[in-house]
Amino acid sequence: MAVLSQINHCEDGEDTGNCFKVLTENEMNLLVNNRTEIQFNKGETIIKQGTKSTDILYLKSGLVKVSLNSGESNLILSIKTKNHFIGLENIYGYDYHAYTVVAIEDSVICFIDTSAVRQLIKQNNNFNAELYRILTNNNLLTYNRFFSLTQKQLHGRFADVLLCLSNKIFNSKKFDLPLSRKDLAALTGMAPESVIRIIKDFKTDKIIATKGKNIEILNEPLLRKISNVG
Amino acid sequence: MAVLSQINHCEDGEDTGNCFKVLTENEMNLLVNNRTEIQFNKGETIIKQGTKSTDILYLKSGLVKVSLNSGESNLILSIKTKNHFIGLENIYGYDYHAYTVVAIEDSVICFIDTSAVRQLIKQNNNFNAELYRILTNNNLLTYNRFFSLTQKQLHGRFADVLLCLSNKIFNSKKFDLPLSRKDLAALTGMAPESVIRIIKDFKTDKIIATKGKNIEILNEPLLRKISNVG
DNA sequence: CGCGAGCTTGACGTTGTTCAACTAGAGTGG
DNA sequence: CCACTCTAGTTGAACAACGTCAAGCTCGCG
Repeated sequence: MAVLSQINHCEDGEDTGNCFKVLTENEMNLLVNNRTEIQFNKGETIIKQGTKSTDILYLKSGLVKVSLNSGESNLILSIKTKNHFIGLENIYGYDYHAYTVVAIEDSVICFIDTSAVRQLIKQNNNFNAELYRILTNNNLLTYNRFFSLTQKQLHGRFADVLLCLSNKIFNSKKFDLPLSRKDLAALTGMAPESVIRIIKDFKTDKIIATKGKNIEILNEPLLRKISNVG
Repeated sequence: MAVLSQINHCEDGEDTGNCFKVLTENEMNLLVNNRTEIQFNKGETIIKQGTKSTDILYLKSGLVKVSLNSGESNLILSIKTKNHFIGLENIYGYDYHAYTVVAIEDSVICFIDTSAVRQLIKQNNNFNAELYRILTNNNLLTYNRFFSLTQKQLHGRFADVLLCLSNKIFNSKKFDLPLSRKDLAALTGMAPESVIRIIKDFKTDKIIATKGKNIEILNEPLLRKISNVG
């Protein structure tokens, strides 16, 4: 699995930083004047799959999960941290929300009018380029997760998610997990009971330690190895 | 699984048509002068995962498979028909090929210089918008396949692929399959033996008929039902 | 103190993979 | 024109991985 690790499994924390830096003051105002800022509490649904879309979302603070739902099935496509866009798929073309977005921590979301974003794309090519960068980077991450969930066994998949949470979402070996076992299951494409068993395996092998909602990665090299062998 | 079927599992045959219509003659020439057209035979590798990228590819004719490889694992991300771009992820940002592309039929590929595409993005916003449309549509298709391969059982997955091949790639209920059992396995995330068994099941249930490389879909409604229940 | 949701555990069943043997067909050289 | 080989396809049996089910547990909260 070595080659794929060139691409990170998760997003970098601040990868939208540049896209606002390239805006002039006027352009920044255009954004600010065409956005609504809304506070969501943990557990609240921000976007419901299938609803009509007129806005691009920007996560100012907090943490959300992006998921596909159908019947009993539930797949978490990604976890988005602050300073990331959601719904970039709707800039041109498809104008329905393809996925559901739910806050997993208290979050502040900017709803930006799509036409304002289009205007900036039109008039500022650096901004445009940054959006491409974000969008295509997101593509590559999706491919990588796609590969993980379809080609690796449970332990490999769970190792991937742990590494992602540690290195990309929380930037620490020790963090409080805001996800339920069911969420972890939806994130790794397995049954919640399997999540529990794998956590137990990792604990008996001293790869991780847990205390309540807190998780600490003790043996990252081994975790990487498990990720690589699948 | 009903909601997801709003999005097609595969690409429409001609979804890049508009993006060239919006170009002026000068702009079209810019593309033409900055492209190299190369013929590939069936089985030849067009792009190797991990190599450096300086071009955007456009499939003028033929059929290719786009896949991720790592160790023994092999996942086909998509099948691309003529008039589709490949490697749009490389427009800005990441400049390595994230995936391998192999011709599954004799194909003609245009290698377009990335800087030429960037130039057109800069100067023609309609072209830019069309590229967004293609890129984000491709995203949604990937999500859909992601869901299929992670949430559905073998029969559901295979039904998805058959429907895609019939409705989007070949536009016919009857077509010659240019894919080996191994390819079909890589496309559906299962073992080649499982592919064989499912084809057999579908044949005994009169859902499909096969003769050599030829496949005919006899009972599409049932196939859709199998796709929906997973 | 008791209730309920989420978590945990073990036993069990199913799904899908692996392995090994076999077959069919396509290309090759005598 | 016929062995010969090589690869792709096929089959069945054994096995492993994973999900399902049911029961019990924990902990926060009213």
